[in-house]
Amino acid sequence: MQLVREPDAEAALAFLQTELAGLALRRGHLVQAVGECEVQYQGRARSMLTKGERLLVLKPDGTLLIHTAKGAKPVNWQPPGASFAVAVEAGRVVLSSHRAKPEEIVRVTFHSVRLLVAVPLTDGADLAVEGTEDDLQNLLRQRPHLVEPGFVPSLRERTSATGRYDLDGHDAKGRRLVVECKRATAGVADAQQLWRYVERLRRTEPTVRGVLVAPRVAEKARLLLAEHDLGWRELDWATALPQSQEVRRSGQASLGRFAQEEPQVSAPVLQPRAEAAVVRTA
Amino acid sequence: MQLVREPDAEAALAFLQTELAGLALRRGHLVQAVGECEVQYQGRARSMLTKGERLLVLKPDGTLLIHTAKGAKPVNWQPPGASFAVAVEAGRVVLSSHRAKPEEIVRVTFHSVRLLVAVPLTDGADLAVEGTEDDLQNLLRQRPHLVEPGFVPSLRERTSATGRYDLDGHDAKGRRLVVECKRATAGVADAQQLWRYVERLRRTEPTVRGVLVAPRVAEKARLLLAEHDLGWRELDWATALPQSQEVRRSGQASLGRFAQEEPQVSAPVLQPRAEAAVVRTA
DNA sequence: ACGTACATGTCGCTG
DNA sequence: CAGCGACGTGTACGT
Repeated sequence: MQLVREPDAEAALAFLQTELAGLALRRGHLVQAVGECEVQYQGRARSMLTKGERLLVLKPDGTLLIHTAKGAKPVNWQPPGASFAVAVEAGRVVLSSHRAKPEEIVRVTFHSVRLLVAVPLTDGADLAVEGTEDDLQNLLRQRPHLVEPGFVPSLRERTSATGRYDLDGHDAKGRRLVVECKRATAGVADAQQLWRYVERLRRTEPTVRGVLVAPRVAEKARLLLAEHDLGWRELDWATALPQSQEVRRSGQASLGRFAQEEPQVSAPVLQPRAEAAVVRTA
Repeated sequence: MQLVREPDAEAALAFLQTELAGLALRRGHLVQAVGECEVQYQGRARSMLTKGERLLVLKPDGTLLIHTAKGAKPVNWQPPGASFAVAVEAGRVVLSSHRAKPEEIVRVTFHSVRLLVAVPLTDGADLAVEGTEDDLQNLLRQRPHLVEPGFVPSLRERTSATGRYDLDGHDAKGRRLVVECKRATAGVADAQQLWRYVERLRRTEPTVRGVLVAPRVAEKARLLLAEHDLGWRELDWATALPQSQEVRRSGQASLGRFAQEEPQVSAPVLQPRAEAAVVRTA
């Protein structure tokens, strides 16, 4: 781990040159810089950020992040795959990041550097998120009655030539039934996505039905669905998440995936701290 | 600026407690921690990240970011507005972050801490991005022939009761013309967005036309547009960006906004560095 | 607070 | 490589 406080331009240049080279070669150091800087960006769009104190993060994969004191999104950034260059121009350290496709450049000019850090960052394991749309899909495959009584989902994969819908099958009367599901509140755009699929299918098979399944369906979305003779179903599946996880594993196993490779971790229920210990920010 | 290397659990606790309190009160310190940790998340979804070396960033506004060595997106995070709490449990420093709405908790358990940093971060200025969809809209307002010859945009604001479209007006033959524009390649969803607006309007005014304007329109999007009697126009407006900026300022001025408050900065053209100086990462 | 649309979205997958 | 869809999307804006 390397640490430099308040380096001058030359020292900062030397540090960054060394670290960026090492970053490219050994691939495993995360480099940070805190200091007063301007940022220019040009690529898919264009921006200019005037002087201010910010945090820069450089990752071994070429990611560049520039964070201010506010917000989850970096004020400027470069996605993975970019290359770095560092130089001193007119007495100031300039770090530039270049991405080839699409052609994008981020240029950071430091007026002063407060801190430079380089630490090896070993990545633990991949993150498995539970509660995705995929989980909802598998839940509905296992418990089709949650869509509607008598629904029988087809076994074939969701991948289809034309459009691919989340789930399809047949209802109690043998009519084709297409299901679109959303992990959160469904809006107009989601309703229209279902409409698009169904509309196409109805040309050759006019009796095709469509149902939108989500924890909540917005009013406008309902209107659109009603207008086009589509249905919806509000399903609070969050309560069934632990069960859905069971479903997910067995569901994936039945799809021929490697269930034994699934990390069998399950996050315990988290509770907010007692008031006394909490530090409020907002 | 505060720096602590390799603190034990007690020292880390003391540091974080002090800094988080200061963070809440004075609002201006960015706190970082690098170390081996596990992360649990529960809220809109749920996840569990096993032990590994990561970078944590805490912002004065309650933002929490947890970054691994790869990718632009944090592996776990908390958006602005969350509150923090720190404690030692079973000899390990535990940092938890709580968000009220939606109810979300991130819990970070440190097995070891390599580095703690706290720096004041003064935010410079807001970022103005050039090349947004808004810029394209204003360009088209100024040069309506880019949509099609004879197009006369209406003056009224884009805000409409039912759906709000980017631009509307009348064509050379006096027919209502609705324009949807996209800053980048337009896909099926974008075509469908236009369709949604036009379809509603056509109920009362069957002659309404619709045009999708974008630098590129995907093949499937074109098909959908054609099927519903909608048009499209591919327009490489990136080349006209500097002009569009002129347009933007005057356009906004004419809309009654405060043009003098617009930062008149304009990003110079950036060029990639010479090969020799570049450090490749990919 | 909720819904809607944009984003330098990012990311993963499929053709 | 392009397109398409999901995301714990985040973020701003309008109702």
